Amino acid sequence: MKDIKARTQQLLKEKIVEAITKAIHEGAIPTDRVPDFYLEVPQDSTHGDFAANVAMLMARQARMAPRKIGEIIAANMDISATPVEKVEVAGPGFINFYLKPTWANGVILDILRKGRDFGRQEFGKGIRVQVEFVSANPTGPMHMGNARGAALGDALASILKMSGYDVTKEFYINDAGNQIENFGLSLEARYLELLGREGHIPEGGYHGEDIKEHMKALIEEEGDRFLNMDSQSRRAYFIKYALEKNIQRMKQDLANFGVEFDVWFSEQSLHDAGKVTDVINLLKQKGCTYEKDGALWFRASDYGAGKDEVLIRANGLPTYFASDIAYHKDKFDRGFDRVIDIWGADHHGHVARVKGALKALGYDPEKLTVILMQLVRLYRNGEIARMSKRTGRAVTLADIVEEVGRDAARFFFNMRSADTHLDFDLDLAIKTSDENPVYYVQYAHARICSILRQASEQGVTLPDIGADSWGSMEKYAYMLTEKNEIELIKKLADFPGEIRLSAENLSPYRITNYCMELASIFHSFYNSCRVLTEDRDLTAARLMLVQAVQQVLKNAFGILGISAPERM
RNA sequence: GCGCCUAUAGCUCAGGGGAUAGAGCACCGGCCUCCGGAGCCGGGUUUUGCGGGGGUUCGAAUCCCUCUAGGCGCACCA
Repeated sequence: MKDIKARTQQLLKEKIVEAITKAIHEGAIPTDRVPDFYLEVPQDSTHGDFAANVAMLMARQARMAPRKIGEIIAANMDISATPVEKVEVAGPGFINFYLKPTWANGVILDILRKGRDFGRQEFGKGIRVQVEFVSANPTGPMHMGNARGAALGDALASILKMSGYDVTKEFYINDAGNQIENFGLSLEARYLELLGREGHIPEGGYHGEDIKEHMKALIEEEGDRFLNMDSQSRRAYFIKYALEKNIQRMKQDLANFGVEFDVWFSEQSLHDAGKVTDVINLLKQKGCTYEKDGALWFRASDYGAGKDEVLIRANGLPTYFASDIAYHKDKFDRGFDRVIDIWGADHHGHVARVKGALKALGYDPEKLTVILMQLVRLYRNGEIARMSKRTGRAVTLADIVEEVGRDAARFFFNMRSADTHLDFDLDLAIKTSDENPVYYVQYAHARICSILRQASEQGVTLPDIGADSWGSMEKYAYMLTEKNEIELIKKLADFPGEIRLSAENLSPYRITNYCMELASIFHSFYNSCRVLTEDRDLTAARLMLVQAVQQVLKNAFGILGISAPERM
């Protein structure tokens, strides 16, 4: 069932269409069709609860002044079975609807009844979506970009789940290719050095301490037995050893960040199953490859990309691009109706060619959406910070969780749209004051918990919200008529719509903003309306309201992956 | 040179073709004998705060073209 706001909107739209149809039939408006129009909440509340732009859209075809059309529509409207109190035509021709102030109050009961399911949508039902994110290089720790991706991807997946989609969260492990070769060579070099031999880290290799630590641990466990082994075999062993630990570590760091994946998908497994070779052969068969300079190329420029791309290098090894085609083909072969990838903006050049390859293979590239995230800049003491306070190395995902905490990190990463650079103020994130938005929203929740504790201590009992007592419950909801109460209730009624918009636009930051707005309205309400009063019925009504606020905050926090503290 | 992203208040950013373009922070001034002051209320902060210029539209911060500025790409790396 739709939520109160969407139901009301739909009802009013139907009434408008009825009115227009009637007017056309009577010859009052010289046109023959009703255009697509919207019915929205105006920015300025003095313009009513909903406004329709239909009269302006009809003006041209009907050769009539929009205001006049609006008047005719308004006059023909049957509002008897609606919560409409007053209809006005204003401005350039908007039809403004003023509803009974308590029109949305029923939402309180709706929230209390649905609980954690309030906000859930049906429109994604039966659609399988894969969200692939983080997919960090397993050769080292996860960086800031991975952290943003983790927060964004996880919240997005939650939003899509709330919207009814069947969602799978996937992490693609780049455990094949050149960087793994370099990883192995770097490990080998450190191993040799640690045992007093000469080691040499190749160009493009890994110089980090973690490489050394892996080999130290290995030497402790297995000693120098690899010194006599041939280089290729021992490197294969080192790679397997260190990758396993790195992946385990990533899982742990992500778990500490509150992010769990359904599938960890290995790039190497595609090679092992022959899927990379298969997809290359398929492209060959379709005639969209050619050989040049000893390499095999894909005619990406025929499929919308800027230039052609190499599939197999002159040394006979497939490129990352080739395995990525196989990977994306595999995603669709697994039956996903829609695939969403979250990549760093520095990979944007890759988008057109992967889509081009999918097109060449006969898949619909529109089913793949790539969200490109812009860079994260960390600030500490008002200056750009590159290094971790603790380690002195580049700030990792684990560092940020340690420094500012999971809640602040996840909230901050989801405060901005993906396509804007994100400035992350480390000082602000740990401030326990009103400047810090994450404390502000969590405080609203804690404050409600405190009220509810007080109520319980005072022995105030709430009416039973059981379904059978529905009729008697309603009176409480409609007792709330103060300005702050009405505003708060309307905000609660917005929540399902916010979920829908966030899903449609793939924009978790909307939920973050919603939290701040809801918290703000709640704090205002708190300061102007006492919840626990001598009036038993009013107390009950307000207790239900704050419980509803608590529930919606909880649901929103759940999406963002932040905790809902009962005390702070 | 080509491609992607960005340009809105002092700062960081919202804004689904609509009415007088908003929020947070900063700054200034107020508010607890009362459910948590980690809160609330008020003030836009010297004429028009949507980078400049064209265009489409009844209507443009929003769509199109173009210019400028910044970020990021343009490997037989991933």
